[in-house]
Amino acid sequence: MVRIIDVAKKANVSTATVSRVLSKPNTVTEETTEKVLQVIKELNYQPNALARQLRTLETKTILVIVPDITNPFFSKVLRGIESVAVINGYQVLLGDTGNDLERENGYLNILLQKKADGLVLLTAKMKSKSIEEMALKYPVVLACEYVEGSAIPTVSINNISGAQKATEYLVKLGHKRIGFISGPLDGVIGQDRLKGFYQTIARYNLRIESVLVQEGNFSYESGFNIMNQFLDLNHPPTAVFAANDEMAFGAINAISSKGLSVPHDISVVGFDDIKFSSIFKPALTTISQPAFEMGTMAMKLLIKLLNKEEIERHQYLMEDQLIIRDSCSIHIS
Amino acid sequence: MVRIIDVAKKANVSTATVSRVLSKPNTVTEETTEKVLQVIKELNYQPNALARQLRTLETKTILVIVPDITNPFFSKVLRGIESVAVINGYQVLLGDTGNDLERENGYLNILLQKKADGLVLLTAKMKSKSIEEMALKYPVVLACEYVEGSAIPTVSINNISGAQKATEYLVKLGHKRIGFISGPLDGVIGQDRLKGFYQTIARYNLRIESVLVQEGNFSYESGFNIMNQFLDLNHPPTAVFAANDEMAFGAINAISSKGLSVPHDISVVGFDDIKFSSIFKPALTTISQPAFEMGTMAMKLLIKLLNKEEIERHQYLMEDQLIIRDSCSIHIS
DNA sequence: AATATTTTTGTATGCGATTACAATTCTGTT
DNA sequence: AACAGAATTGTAATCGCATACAAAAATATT
Repeated sequence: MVRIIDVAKKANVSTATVSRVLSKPNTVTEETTEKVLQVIKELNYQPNALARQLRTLETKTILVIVPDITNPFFSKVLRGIESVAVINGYQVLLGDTGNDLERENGYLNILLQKKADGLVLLTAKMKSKSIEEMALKYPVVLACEYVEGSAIPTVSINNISGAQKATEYLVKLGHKRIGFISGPLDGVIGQDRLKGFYQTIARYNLRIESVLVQEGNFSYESGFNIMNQFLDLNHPPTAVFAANDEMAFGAINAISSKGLSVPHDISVVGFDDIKFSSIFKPALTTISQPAFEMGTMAMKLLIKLLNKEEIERHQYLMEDQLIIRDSCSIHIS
Repeated sequence: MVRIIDVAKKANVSTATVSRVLSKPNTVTEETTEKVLQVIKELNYQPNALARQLRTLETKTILVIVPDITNPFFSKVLRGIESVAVINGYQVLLGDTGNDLERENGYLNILLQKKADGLVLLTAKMKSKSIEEMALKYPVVLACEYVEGSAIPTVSINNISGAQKATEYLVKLGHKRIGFISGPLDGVIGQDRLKGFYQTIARYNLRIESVLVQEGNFSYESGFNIMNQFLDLNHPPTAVFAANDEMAFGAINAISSKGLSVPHDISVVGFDDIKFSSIFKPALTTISQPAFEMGTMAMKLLIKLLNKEEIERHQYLMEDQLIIRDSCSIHIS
């Protein structure tokens, strides 16, 4: 391994000047700069990042904790994060928790051990207290999820109003019996989308029986199964709002496997607008989240935090949008 | 920050002992071990990974270079990698190249700078010479892609025989005019699948006009567009083999947007068997790759390499499988 | 030409851990 | 009780770089 001292010797300068050539070039004469660069090239010198990190106490890497990298929504957010990370010279360490709380906590050690300078959390299953603690010591930003009452910088959409939009759309199409397939209710996202649904139902003075609101887990299968339960009811819903797209696909396939058609017999709307939503037949009407932009925004915030810059607001709400496609139709009672 | 010397002082031992309690517990008396652990707990001591890494010259992190994390196939492979990485105490640094050669090369610096101990490459766009060079200096394993004539450990499927299987299936269904939507032909995967297609065509003495073989880029859009070209032909194909599932979706949607039906009018088969293939309507007949297992296998190999264990074979071929679903039907000429 | 000032370079320390090697304590044997 | 050998602990060097401070060289000022 070639070290800085090897370069220094061969170039007949001190290690300090070599170091300066690399990090503060304008403090060294052009002449010596050239000489040093020449030697660096000859010896194929690569500074050892570990040594630098130990000295400077920064790693130029950030940790991203994701619930499931396989989920297209999260992978898109991650891509957004990564894209601005590299531009700013940061690398991303990936922590996929598989929705497992323990692994989520385990990854926090990476920060404590100084292997990363900051953290982007795409999930927040862990105790809000321990998140707050981390945020006190290290730059942390939340994306997608948020922590109730916390001052940690957060970028997300307003899931409540998003769900309202979707529900309202169904109501205005004339639907009165609307089923809701929720996400896991131990997370704020699942809770908020449910909240938005209920609020809209209340606002239009509809009454929804409790059997029409069921908790899924954001998987295709849970959407499929819950929709089958709905279909077995004496009075199945005429429309269904699924709290994410994958469950919506499950619902639609459940409906068509019973010989019914979407949107003719039953309308379905999803949430997220993953790429497959426009590919699926019928193309899915859904609430679109700017996943990539949420990632870039989150990373930009984190960089400000890392640079000890001031952050103006704490909550960054991104724009969501109802994307009307082919999975809903008017209901005439 | 609490350092090892802080706990050493408070526990009235030397830093060496503290270090030993942490890494070689059986060389320290139970008594002092307890005392030290007690202090560690009290002070909430976390060893600084950077310092350790500098000393031991290993980082316990590996780099994974992916062409596109957003692609469900790759994200599943990545998940496989990560799952065995964490079990073995490794963390994964993510390099998403966005199919960009430069970024791919850029990520290699991470290894040279000693920020990672090894590398898993899910893409191999870069010059095979520079890959070989890396593999000489560091543990490297290739997954999915491979480098012609290289001795670098590789896990993949046999893309040629996979493509043969798919093509043969169509031939046996009676199809004689089969279109092929290839992947990018600057990569071995694209080339091999094309090869498998041609070989099968030759074996069954079919003649395929060159217009029926078009190069796509693995995206939905390219599948859609190429299929539209096929449909504009005087004699469109009666079956189409797309070199991955996303292009197959594109092809199917192009077909149905012209009022034709899959599989009734035209049969389509894909490649990969991503999750949506079974959700899509019609459910896609495709070649299934064991993505997760390819990831775990690759990481297991890398760990052997990292431990300087001997690796028996260099090429690990995983089993692919034709999954027959609803997108193909018999053709009677 | 002598001095003050600025620019450039060098010396030497420390970042926080691991680990040879040395020193000490403990154990068992006679 | 004296000693050898094993088990335990301590001392201090080291990993490769950055940087505070000191020294030297170059430039400006009188």
